[in-house]
Amino acid sequence: MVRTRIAPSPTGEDIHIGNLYTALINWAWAKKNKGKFIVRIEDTDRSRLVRDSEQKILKTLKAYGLTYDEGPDIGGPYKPYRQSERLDYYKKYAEELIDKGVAYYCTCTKERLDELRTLQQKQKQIPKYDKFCLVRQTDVKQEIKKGKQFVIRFNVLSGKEIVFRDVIRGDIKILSDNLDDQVLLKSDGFPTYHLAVVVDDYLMKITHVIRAEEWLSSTPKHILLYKAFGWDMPIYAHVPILRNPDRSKLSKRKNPVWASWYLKQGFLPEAVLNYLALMGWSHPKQIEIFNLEEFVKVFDLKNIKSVGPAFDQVKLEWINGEYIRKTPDSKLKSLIFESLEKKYPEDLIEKTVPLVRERIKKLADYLPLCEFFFEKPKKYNLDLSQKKDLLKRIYEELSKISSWKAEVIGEKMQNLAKKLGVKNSEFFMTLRVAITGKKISPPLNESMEVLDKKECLQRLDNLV
RNA sequence: GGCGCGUUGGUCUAGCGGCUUAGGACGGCAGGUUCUCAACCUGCAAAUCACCGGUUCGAAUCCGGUACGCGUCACCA
Repeated sequence: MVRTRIAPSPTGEDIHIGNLYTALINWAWAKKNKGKFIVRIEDTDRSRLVRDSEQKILKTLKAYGLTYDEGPDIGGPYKPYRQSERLDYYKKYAEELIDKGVAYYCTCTKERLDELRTLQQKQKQIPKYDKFCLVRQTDVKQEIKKGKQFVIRFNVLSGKEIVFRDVIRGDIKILSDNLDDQVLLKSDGFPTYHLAVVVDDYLMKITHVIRAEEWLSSTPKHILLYKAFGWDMPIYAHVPILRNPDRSKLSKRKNPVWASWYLKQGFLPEAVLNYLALMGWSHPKQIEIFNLEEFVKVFDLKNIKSVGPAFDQVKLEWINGEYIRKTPDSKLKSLIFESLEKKYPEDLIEKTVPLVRERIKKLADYLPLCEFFFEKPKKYNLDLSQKKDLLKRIYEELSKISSWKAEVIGEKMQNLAKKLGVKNSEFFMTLRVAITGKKISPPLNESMEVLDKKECLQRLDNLV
């Protein structure tokens, strides 16, 4: 039974788009293998905790359709799924390591650690804990008894070669000399990430640890922990980190990073996921647009490339446009209605949908294009003061129309333009601006039909 | 700086030693269609496959080195 998991930290306003990417891969892999996808909240850093963050992360995940089988809000066989509620486990396992002699207590102060680090850096050495407390454990225990703050550290033996296999990157080797005596249990009784992931992944029977590349360098620490406990290791897969256009790690400064931002902009969940799936992976048939079901069918973890791809919003928009064009009218109408917070009449929106579906790439593009349907233009992007005669003739011609249909309007207008000897482009541009206020709009005749005769005549009348 | 990972057009990628004068997609440019903008159609430009050496009859593809990029070196995850 394949069991995958994502382990977000509730330290931001929402789930990061990079984490959504990791979530998608985990979700897809679980689905493909008819396994389980789990969400575990890693809230062990009390100082960086952000209120409501967990709730938003879960909500956004669901909004994207990445539903999970076990999680903090729905429970599951290995609950609780919030690390802050699993403190007893970490304490127990940390002590087990002490008993086994592979971990030790440490009472060094932050000040001493800082001093040590600056000194080492000055001497161009690798900043590492100097095992000061390791050799004086009896004293340390005394200090602790007297109430001194302490942490539990992992005793990393030097000179050992650690090898592990990553599904995406192959075999990776590293010398234990490069590893620090990692703190496992902090002085506030909370575990560090390194202890908590290993313990929880083991306890929750996670089979595949699929996470971002930034964790690759600390994987050897985890391997050492698995060995110390005598546990079987999970299969590792480190997916690439999404990049900014300048190739740095995707960041707030250079890109919108919160997954819900894309939803607010009117990117459709499936479109975003489709785009994300294309990061570091491609469909065997080179198809670019495919749904989740298709993705799960043909996806394979080992086909993910290890290069960090740049997140390209332009291509995302193209994919989104493709999805919008495929969305049925009534559905698209509802989406627009919702995205506008129901402030505009639904029936009017419905009539405009066929006119705009090929002109918007995301729902947020709708209003700038269509506002004129709901209210009269406040300004005109073209000087119409010299066009009053023309507008007057148009007004007269339009008022004669009894069957207010785009086709009829179009025919009458064409004829009028011809009769007056005005070039089509000029004629329609004048009329367009008069009606919509803008030089860019949905097809004019159809728009006028939607607007209805009375409204159109009124708008013209105001200008002459 | 140490360690780790990576490097095919601007971007996402195909490629698994001969099928490749390196293919597709986004974007760009030009044209067509047209009442504007899109959509759609046609065409074009754009990669000496980071560089240098090696293996081989033959390398984008295998090996080594260099450069560059990214990640990581916390009582953060």
